[in-house]
Amino acid sequence: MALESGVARGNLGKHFKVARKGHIVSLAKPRPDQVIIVCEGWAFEYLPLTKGRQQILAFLSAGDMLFPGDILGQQGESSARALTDVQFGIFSMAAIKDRIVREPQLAMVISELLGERLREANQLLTAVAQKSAEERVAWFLLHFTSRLRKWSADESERYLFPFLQQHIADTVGLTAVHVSRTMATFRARGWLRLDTGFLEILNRRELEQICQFTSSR
Amino acid sequence: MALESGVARGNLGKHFKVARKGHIVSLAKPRPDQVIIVCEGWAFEYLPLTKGRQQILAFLSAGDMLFPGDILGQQGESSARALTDVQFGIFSMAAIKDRIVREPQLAMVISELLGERLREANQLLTAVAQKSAEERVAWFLLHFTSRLRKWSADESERYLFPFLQQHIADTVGLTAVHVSRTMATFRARGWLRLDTGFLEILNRRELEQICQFTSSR
DNA sequence: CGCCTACTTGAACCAAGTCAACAGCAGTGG
DNA sequence: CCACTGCTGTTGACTTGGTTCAAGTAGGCG
Repeated sequence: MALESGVARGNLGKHFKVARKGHIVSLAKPRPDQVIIVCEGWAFEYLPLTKGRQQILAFLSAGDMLFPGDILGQQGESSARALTDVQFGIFSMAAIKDRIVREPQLAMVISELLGERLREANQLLTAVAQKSAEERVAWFLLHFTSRLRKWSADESERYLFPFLQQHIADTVGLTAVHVSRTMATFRARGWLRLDTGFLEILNRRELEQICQFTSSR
Repeated sequence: MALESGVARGNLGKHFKVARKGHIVSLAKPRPDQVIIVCEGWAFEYLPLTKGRQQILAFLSAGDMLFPGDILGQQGESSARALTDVQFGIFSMAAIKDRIVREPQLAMVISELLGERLREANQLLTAVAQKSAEERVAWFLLHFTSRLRKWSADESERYLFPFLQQHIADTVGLTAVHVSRTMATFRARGWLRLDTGFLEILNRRELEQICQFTSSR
């Protein structure tokens, strides 16, 4: 978003593309000299592992940049996939580098963005390394929904929920089976409801209580 | 290092300090408007948790910047502690921002540094979320030693080892007891030796085999 | 209708945690 | 010099949270 407004003024070789639900947005390698930004829909960035497994690193929605760690640096090992149908914009990395020289503010914006992602990665790491299954799943749900709340106008606790339980599992380091069990107990306690692609948080307080660490905003 | 040389030319309000082994280098908050770079010794960055627990996020040695995620952005929740006696340099953040405007290259250097850290955080996350205890401990040892190898001239497999098993545990999300057990089996298999602060890798091949994922460089 | 994929639930199993006792060692002070 | 203390690591016995395997249900879509 900040980046969007920061670069919209100049010609940065921008154009648009669409990725259908479930399809790959960008493979780890070879990766073209581009910067990709999600305009609409959900995608996720992941590290492919052996035997079809994957570690999900981040979920991206409108305004988020893919592979921020790779911009201006070495290329990583991560790929990205469309969670819903996704529209995204593509900028030329060379053009951005060019632009930075003339307009250093842009570089600072990018650095802030990277810092934000680093902090989020560390939060997730902490949850996975130190917390129980219930805490991790609760963390996932809260993290995801609080992100949406930042943008939405109303205070409703009903969210479009585009994730499979397998996605949650691949993010927080559990099996899909155990995620299912865990969410079942949350439902049984009356903390949330889940119907046809919508998640409703019925007791945010309790969920927050469960995963209280470092007063996470 | 890259940053070091990049900023050494101008006056960035630099001065030096020392932190004694085990002492805190910088608390999460309030954190002064500074950029800290390790010049000598080892420190680690961590997220303090409840009940005296902590998640270690990264180990820093000569040339590494503390809290890269916070520079030019929001302040995070992480603190830092000296693992050995540590000498570090302090720059004024305001001076660096100032400098960036005149010399955008500096911002790119910082972004690369941030990208590097983000990629490392993701590697650690993947290890913790997806790997067994043996794999995680092996990953830790290899990750740590390969870092040293990059800088040292000789090919020796003997390293000064400043970590407690508790540090390893706090990094990879295990208990110290289990780290002890795991390293005991590595020793029993003749893969490594450990005497008075020195670690010797006797069979790097086997250790690498154990934690082969994403061809991690 | 029938197939496929996502989710649910049960039972058995196992990797890692917990609790506890003990050894080795460094530092400290009498 | 030795006794005392505290910290780090080791090892054993037991417990447990989460995985694995497997069978069954429910929706979505050709």
